[in-house]
Amino acid sequence: MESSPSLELVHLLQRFAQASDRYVESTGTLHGTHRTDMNALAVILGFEREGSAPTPGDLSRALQLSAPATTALLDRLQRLGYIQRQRTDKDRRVVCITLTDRARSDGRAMFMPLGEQMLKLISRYTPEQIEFLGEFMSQAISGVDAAREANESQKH
Amino acid sequence: MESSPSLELVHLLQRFAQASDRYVESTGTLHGTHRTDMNALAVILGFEREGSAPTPGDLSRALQLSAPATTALLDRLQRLGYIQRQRTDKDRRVVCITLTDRARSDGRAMFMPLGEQMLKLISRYTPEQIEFLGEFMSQAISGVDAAREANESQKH
DNA sequence: GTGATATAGTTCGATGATGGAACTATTTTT
DNA sequence: AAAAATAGTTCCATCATCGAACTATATCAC
Repeated sequence: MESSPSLELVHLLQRFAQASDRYVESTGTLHGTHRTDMNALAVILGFEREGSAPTPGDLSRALQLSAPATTALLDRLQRLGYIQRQRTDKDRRVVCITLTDRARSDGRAMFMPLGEQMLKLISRYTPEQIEFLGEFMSQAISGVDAAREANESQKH
Repeated sequence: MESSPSLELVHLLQRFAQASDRYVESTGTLHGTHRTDMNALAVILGFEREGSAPTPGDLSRALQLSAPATTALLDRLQRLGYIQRQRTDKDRRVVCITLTDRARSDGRAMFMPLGEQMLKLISRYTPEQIEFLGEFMSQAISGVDAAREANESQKH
């Protein structure tokens, strides 16, 4: 049962995802927020970074949650004072989700240690290497999503 | 609000973890098994790859689950015909978890499309590059776990 | 060695995150 | 103008999860 370097890399990617799950689960417990709520914060922060605000539908897709579960999630986040919901004028069915300052600072506190650690690791690499790693991760993300979508469309 | 290549890489790593979560969630739904059960299968397969069999305690740590949740998880997997539990002779408090053939084939079916996709991506790289990427991912895993442990020990 | 303490796993009961079905309100299509 | 599609919510039932308490085994202290 020998393992090629390629297969080893596949397993390392999987182990990285598992370790990330552990981080979220553990940090969520320490902060008294649930896994899903933490992931939601991360996703909304990601949208903000791109300069946009997600809708419940965006969140539903990003977290693979049903519509009712997403509503419940947003209710929780709202009760925590983490988000505001705003009907859009363009299409009055749609709701836009924006973070409060408190959500940003709490979210930062949750993910900061992880980010710091990753930056520390990355700082040991050259700009060219960082560029290379970014290219790879970017394609890995596309690959994971492609594999999922292939599964989903196959089983109709 | 410009973003350095280093910070971008951090975000790509995070997005990779999120995409992996989506894959597990989606594939789990298609196969009628829950997220946690899928992750548990992946972890047990990982232990098998290393030539060992995990205990409930190992699983509990790997999945960040409480002891009762782990027992419930193992009950589910056993009811599905996916695992066997065996008390060890060395220490009779400990239980060893082994997969059935069915679990291996079902687990393979669940993760195969993802693995294939990743292998396809990796095949475009040279052995030296693959080695380099493996090094990086390995350290990233350590970094994530270190960040988590730092959080955990800080909040005692 | 024997009693005290720690460790591995389980059972029990309660909480709450989640999904399916049905609903409202808007927009788009025909 | 009617029909169909889309976005989000409410209601209800299920079940994964945790804390507390328990059993059994192993280790530690003296």
